[in-house]
Amino acid sequence: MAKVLLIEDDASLGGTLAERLERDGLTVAWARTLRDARAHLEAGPWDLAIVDVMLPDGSGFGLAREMRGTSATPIMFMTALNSAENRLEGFEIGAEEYLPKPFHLREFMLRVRHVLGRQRPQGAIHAGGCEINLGALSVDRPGHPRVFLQARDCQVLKLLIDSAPRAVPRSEILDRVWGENRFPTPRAIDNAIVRLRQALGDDEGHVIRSIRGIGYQWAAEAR
Amino acid sequence: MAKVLLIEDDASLGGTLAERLERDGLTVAWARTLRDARAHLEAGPWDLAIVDVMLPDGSGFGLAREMRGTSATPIMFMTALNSAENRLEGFEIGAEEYLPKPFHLREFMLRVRHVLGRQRPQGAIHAGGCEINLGALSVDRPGHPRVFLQARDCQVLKLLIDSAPRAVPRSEILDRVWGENRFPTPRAIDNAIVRLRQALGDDEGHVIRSIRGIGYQWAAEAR
DNA sequence: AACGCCTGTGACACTTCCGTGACACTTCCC
DNA sequence: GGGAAGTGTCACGGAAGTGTCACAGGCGTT
Repeated sequence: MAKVLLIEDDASLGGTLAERLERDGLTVAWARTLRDARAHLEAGPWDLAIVDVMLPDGSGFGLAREMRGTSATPIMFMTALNSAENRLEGFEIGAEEYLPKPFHLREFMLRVRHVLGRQRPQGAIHAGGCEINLGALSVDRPGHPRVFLQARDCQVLKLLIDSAPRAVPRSEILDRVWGENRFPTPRAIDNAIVRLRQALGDDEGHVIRSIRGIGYQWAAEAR
Repeated sequence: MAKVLLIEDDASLGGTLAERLERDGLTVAWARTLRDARAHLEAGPWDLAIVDVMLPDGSGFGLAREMRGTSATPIMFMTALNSAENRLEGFEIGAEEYLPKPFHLREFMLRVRHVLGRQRPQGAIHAGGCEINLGALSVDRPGHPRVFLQARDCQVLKLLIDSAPRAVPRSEILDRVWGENRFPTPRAIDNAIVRLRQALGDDEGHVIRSIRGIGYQWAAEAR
């Protein structure tokens, strides 16, 4: 049973959407303000956050940025702001979907289903004796205390896992995690990899494989 | 690498997009009409079709409906038609993405990679009892442990496979793998071939055939 | 204002690739 | 059959790419 957090200030629209989601068997919480939303986010892991961008006490974009620091919950924006710039901003933050208002209820549900449907089996990824929980940014390993990943590192990890078994070039990692207008040192990537390997207990590069001259590869399943 | 079919009648936009896609290492075919697109669709399997909706000889929606009958290729629409009704129609047909014009190139690429990234089966090549995965730079052979190719060798292999059944002259290999401004010893190529043959278990040069005085040829399918 | 945490930088050690050169071998042509 | 040109094979070593660490800047929090 998937859990959805709906963040929408308009009473009429919010009610309609919540009802429709529930009718499809989803568990829905409905927040009307950023404040409210933050409280819900603290409370539990969510399978999807549906975020209206213009809220009475601030912007949904800001909220989404905060979320990216603490979890990998998929985000779907829903807004009347539909310029190329607005959309790009949304996707840069890491949104899964960007739904322009107005929309038909049917399109709404299709997209929700779409996001939920392509999620990896919520729960955890198992690799080399680790249990990785991307939603909570945590890694559990028998005999070790729980480790929390950092936001940036987690984005790298997610990219590698999503791309597996393909090797991901360093340039693509830079582009997709850092953005194309930033030019950090090559060490920035290495550092993220080091931290990930530490967290995963991957001393020998068997889980995250280095490919000299190319980039990195998620190689856990191959073992 | 992934194969993308771009269907767009505008010469300027189409050129820009095709170029950008290729820069990311994708194989691109560009069709300007429905007619043209159908021909390409018949020709081969595609990992993604990017479809402009308004084309000189008809609607992209119609084409997409035809495609849905015959293949599961993901479709991404790209159009100035951005009403709720239009979008709904697009998703009802089964589109993966619906990108409104105008858009930023960066948004375009983010969405393309989004779709490609979540596709599981990366086509592997089977040759002489081997399974070659160019994306993962790996070769599997029954009865043997998995072998990993090196970056440069893999480029050579890719070139040979892409060019098959044509024989590729040594000079062309040099140009396209090493670059025009580098002049390594002829041995550099031989070495790459040796390593490849070892990886493929091709002791007798039946998979990668030497053509004296010319170059090399991917001859696996001919067997 | 001081503190803490995340994240990128720079320096350095280290590993690995892969190009070189020497030599044996094959193929082609006279 | 003999020579020459082209190719197969191998060990070696320079250099490019990567691992690792300490530290500093930035940002939000206390």
